[in-house]
Amino acid sequence: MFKLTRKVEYALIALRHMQNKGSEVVTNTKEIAEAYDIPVQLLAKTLQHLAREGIIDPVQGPHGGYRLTANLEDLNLTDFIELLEGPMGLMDCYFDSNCEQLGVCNIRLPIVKINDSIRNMFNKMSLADLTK
Amino acid sequence: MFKLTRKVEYALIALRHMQNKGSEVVTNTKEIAEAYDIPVQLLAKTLQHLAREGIIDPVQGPHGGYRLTANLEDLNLTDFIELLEGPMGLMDCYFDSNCEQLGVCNIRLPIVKINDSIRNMFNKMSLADLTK
DNA sequence: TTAAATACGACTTTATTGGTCGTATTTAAT
DNA sequence: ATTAAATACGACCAATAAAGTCGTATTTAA
Repeated sequence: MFKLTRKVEYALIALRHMQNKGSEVVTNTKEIAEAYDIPVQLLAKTLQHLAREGIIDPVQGPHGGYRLTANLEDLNLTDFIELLEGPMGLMDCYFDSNCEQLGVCNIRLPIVKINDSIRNMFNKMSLADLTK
Repeated sequence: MFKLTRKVEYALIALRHMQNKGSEVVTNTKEIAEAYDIPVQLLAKTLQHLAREGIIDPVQGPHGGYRLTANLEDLNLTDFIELLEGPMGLMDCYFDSNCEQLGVCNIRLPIVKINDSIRNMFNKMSLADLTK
């Protein structure tokens, strides 16, 4: 319970790897997959996702790969997770108010508060903090 | 992502319900299930679990049910979740050091820190806070 | 004796996550 | 031009976890 998904995990590993190599260097998927023993195809999809979101920049063709473009200081953990995995909340009703039980639910408010605290905490963490 | 399980959700709802009625009163499963539209059998198992853990006290036979016994001030959210769902951690390596990648993993430390922060935050929340 | 309740393991179903496959596209090097 | 090394990406499959159901036993007040 309460685990990060592999997608998030792999994305963080990759970003840190790229960060360490410097932001002009082009790194390809295979290199990272082998270094950390991650399934190539899955990492590939993850990196493609990061590229679509503008966090890394794809370089196609031979000797291609990805180059770190985003300023990781400016990207917080809440946004990062949500951009990879969608809405992050302890209960669905945090985002989606279709819950039939909304009227009778007796724990909604406290849960919303905890949720806000977690988000707030994640908001304060930049990816740069995590990858350096 | 990052959702509480139904089990935890239902347990909290039930505890709050019982708390509201006062701690001497006996409340049965069916009453709670109907009030919040929760599958009876599932709630039953959850309450049995809480009973095994000594948080509520079973009263068998007709007019039976459960009575709140634990002092909810003394039970924090980390312990509560773990007692219902087992170890709570962002990555398995927080508890289990069998991960093959431990040696090469480049994000373990930052993740462990975040994990500690969450646990720390949950440690400071008593169930009483959540159910009153 | 009956009926209303808990106790609980086994099972099934559903949802989510994790991973694979096939195929197309881009492009540097030859 | 051709080749080969890379990204791009949708469709599919597998594994795991979560959610829910079923059957049967036990307890006990009326």
